[in-house]
Amino acid sequence: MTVRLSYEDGTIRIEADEPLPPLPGVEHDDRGDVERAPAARYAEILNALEVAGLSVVDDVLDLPALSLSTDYRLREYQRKALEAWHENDDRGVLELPTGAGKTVIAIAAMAELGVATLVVVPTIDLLEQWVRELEREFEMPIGRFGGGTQKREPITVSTYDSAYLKADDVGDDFGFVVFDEVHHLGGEGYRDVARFLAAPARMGLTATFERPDDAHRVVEDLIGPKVYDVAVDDLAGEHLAPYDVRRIEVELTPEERERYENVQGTFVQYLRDSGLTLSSGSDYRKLVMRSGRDPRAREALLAKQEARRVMMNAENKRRELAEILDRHRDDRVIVFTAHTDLVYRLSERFLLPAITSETGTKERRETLERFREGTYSRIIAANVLDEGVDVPDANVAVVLSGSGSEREFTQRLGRILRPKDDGGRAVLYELVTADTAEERVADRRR
DNA sequence: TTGACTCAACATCCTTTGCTACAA
DNA sequence: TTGTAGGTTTCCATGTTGAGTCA
Repeated sequence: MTVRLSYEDGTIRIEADEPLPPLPGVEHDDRGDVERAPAARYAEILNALEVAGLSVVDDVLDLPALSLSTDYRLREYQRKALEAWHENDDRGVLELPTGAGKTVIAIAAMAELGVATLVVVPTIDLLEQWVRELEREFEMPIGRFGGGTQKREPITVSTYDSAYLKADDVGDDFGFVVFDEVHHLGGEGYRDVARFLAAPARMGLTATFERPDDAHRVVEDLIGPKVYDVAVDDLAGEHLAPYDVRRIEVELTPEERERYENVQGTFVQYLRDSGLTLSSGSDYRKLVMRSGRDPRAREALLAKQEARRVMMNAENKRRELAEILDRHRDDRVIVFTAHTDLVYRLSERFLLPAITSETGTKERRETLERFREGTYSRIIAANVLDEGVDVPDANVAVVLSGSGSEREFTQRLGRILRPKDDGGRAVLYELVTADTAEERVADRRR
């Protein structure tokens, strides 16, 4: 019996003149009266057919061979990461800290495989960085999907959004796909990108693979499991700057304390009265759903938000920030907050250049450029600089307020870990209001 | 080409007690 | 006895992004 495989709109179409053995992910499609599977299953199906000893006519991919070479010399951990990935049949996720050189590993893999490759990234900024890097390394035109351009080349870089729009169209054009910041692939829509691509070789890159919603399980299914990880502490001192994390507790002012206890009390009282227990994120979602119908639930939720605002924007944090800025007069400092309006208030008070999501592309670029060249020695930002932006290195970070997200914390820490010329230590200050829920939030992210 | 705008998608959003069923 | 996993499904608010549209 001969089995014929072809690619069709994000799926693998399987035709055979006799009944087939069970194949991974394959279902019968009544419309065309054929068997079909998501394109992501291509490599597994091929393998299963081979094991069954069936002859296969494979029309899924028609890829030109590429001759690629790279001058990069991989560091030992980078080489080990690449080996681990090869050992898992060229599939899997590599978890390395920001600044550890993930791009270099992917480029080495591309050179070794020599097939058409799609790189998927979350932001335009990262798209530009990858294109620059790949053009320099391989000296060939690099395609791009995103930022208003749709141009395909044997090596193409795409945003997740554009890849989502084009995946079923170009799913048979690439033999290798690299997902940068692969944790995004857990998002409901984005997972289809990996599903529609037939590329047998798959690499995911991230600094923080696990997701609080467990969606990394889906990523494991589509890309492969985590095959290698190295922690910040393993590289600090040699390949990354040594660092200290200093937690500073501040007290609420009497007025803030009164306000906090009042609104936090409203929230907790509602939980008691309604019999809701919060032991996980899903319980919280339950509360959110309830708030759509129940005015008291809504009131409780708004009270909780107000409590967060009070503790995160505490007056004494500003006083502490003034001291830190004074102490680090000669250092390069990035201040992180969770709220846009606080960014602008502090920007005015301490004359700090500010960046938020409201800052236009041009102004944002200029501010970062001035920070890079040293005209500015300190900047303040909301969540914008957490990920997907090329931020010049600093040696002091001040986390004025943040979420309980481990990812956010790791990314912010990563901003100060580029090795220093003088071998100096980096410092991350974490300002936390005492006797509030923020202590728990801060514990959670660590 | 740009800038301003809308839209959709994604991420975070979490108390401090102690229920119930089941496995070690 | 002790420890721990169990169960949930459409949206209160804020921050952020990319794509698309239009002038």
